[in-house]
Order: sequence, then structure tokens, then C-alpha cells
Amino acid sequence: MPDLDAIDRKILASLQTDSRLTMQELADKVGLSVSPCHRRVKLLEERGVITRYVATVDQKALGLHVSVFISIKLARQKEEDLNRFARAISKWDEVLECYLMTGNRDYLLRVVAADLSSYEAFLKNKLTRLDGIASIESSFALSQVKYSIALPV
Amino acid sequence: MPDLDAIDRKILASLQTDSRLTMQELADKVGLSVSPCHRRVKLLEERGVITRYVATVDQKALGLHVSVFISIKLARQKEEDLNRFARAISKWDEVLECYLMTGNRDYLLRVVAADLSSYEAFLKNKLTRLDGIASIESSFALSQVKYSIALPV
DNA sequence: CAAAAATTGGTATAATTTACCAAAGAGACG
DNA sequence: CGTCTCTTTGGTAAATTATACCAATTTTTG
Repeated sequence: MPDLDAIDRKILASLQTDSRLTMQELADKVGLSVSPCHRRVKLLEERGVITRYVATVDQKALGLHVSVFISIKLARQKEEDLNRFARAISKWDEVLECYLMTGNRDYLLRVVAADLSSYEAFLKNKLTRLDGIASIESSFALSQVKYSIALPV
Repeated sequence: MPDLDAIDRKILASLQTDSRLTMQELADKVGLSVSPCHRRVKLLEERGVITRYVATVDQKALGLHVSVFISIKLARQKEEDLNRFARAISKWDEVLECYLMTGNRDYLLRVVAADLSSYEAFLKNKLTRLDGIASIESSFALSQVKYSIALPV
């Protein structure tokens, strides 16, 4: 697996910002003509460097006014317990991110909800019904200062 | 500003998952023909519901093996201080997310880095050089259990 | 330095997007 | 209950864009 040269990185930086660029525009940006630029993009897709193309949606426009970070400790941390938790989390659309953490909590989740009462519904009907959870602690975000999908290349 | 009907929501759900669907494919999914589907998408863009189109890139493929959550307290929380902090954060590509929080910290950041030493470089050369920071606490992610860009519609 | 391999760029074709217009459907009002 | 108006839909044609193919150039290797 050959690694990424300077042009590949320019392509990734551009497409992470705007995937609707035409091949002509992208080629101009990275200093190639359309053909090799197109082939590089296809290769990046095949190699799994580019994983997908998505539209981003405005959270406010959807009425999702609440963002919460949840710290979770499990009663036990055997692989079986971790897998069970991961499977449950993965099904729920409200959970946008979930990380297994070092330190004094096991998981950190980012959850969005329309308002406090629908967040409460998420807690009552979903999260707290899971077995094996020792503690849950919610921290609320007052505002999103920065949100980027673009990894540094 | 008319709000979103069931078809708009289907469109958003689909495009949040795969923005490379052709209008024909998208139209089939939502039960319309190409023309009205196309017009709805354009309207969603103009109204700012769809904010952008981006490619997502594999973090491992870029060699970014470290994900860190950083809790930050500022010495003072005047608007001036918050703005200064927000401006600095926004410039740094390593910071993917930043939230102003309730509770006993002011900000929560998600930062990525190639390895521990480049994370250390980020701390030493950037974050700790900011004025007005009272405390910094890093929590490391062992793994990403879930990561989604798709807001629930 | 020469041969081989990889990468590039141009052109032609296929696929997709977009603009335009007529037809169907939904809502308001007498 | 019907008719007028406004909105949304669907089909067609033109323009734009993506993609496949091949020759030319550059880079790598022995």
C-alpha cells in the first residue's frame, strides 16, 4: 500500500471541504489535468482512504437544540460487556459519537436531542435500561464553538 | 420558512448517508420523479438545511492514531475572553470539535494527532501558549466505538 | 545509460445534472 | 359542489460532468 504523496493530500484536503467540486476544478486546485486527478480520486476510494461522501445538515434547522456529552462507567469491563454496550449504542441515532476512554470513565458519548424532555426520554427509555451500567453523568453543551469533519492532512 | 415534510426528511436521511446518489436513485428512494426531487434538494441547500457536501477520510489511513478530549477552564469567562479563545481554537486543524459547556469546565475539545509526541507538540506549542487558561485536562480515547455525521431526522 | 514501469494528458463517449414547460393535485371561497 | 388560484409534479431536451481509452511523457530500476 503506497502512501500518500503531496498531491493526494491536496485532493483529500479539498474533498474534505467540498466534495462537489468538479474534476476540472479539483484538478486545477491540485495542479493536474482531469485524467490523472480522476484516477487518483478513484484509487483513494478503492484503498479506503476516502470512506464516503455525505451531505451535512444544519442542527438548528432540524430543531435539535440540545447537545450532551455523557460519561459512562460500566459495572464490569470484560470484552463481552464492552461489546454488548457497543452494539446497543450503535443502534441509536441520537448517539453521534462514542469513545472507549482511558481514565475514570469507560465511555464518552455525544448525543443530540430536540429539547430537554426528549433527551430525558432518551435517558429513561434507552440508556438507563441497558444492563451493566454503573453510572451516567451528563454534561450539556451551551454552544458549538467549532465542528469540523476535516481531518488534518 | 416552511418546515420539512416527510419527503424532505427522507432526502436528508439519504444524503447524510450517501451524497453521491444520483438524482434518479434519490428520487426512487423517496418516491418522486427526478424533477421535483431535484428542486427539493436545491431548496434545502438554499434554505441552509443542507450546509455542505464533504468526503470523509479514514483516520487510520492518515496515520492519526491519537484522539483526545480536552477539558479547559479559563481564568475569566467574560465575552471578550470567550471570543479570543474561540478564534484561536478555530485556526487549528487538530481541533475537530469545540463546545462551550455547562458545569465545572468551560470548554470541551476533541483533538486528533498522529501520536503522543505530536499531541505533546500541540499542547506545548499551541494550547498552553494561549493566555487566560486556568487548567487543561486531557482524556485519551482508546477506540472510536461510533462516529456518525448523520443527525437524526 | 537504457529498458521497464508508472503516471500523465487529451479525446471521445456515456452518464448525470439542470432548465423549461405542460399537466396534475391541493387549497380557498362563493 | 364546483371553479379559480397556487403549488407541486413529471417528462423532455440541452448543458455539464464523469469516465474509459490510448498515446506521450516522466520516473524508476538495473
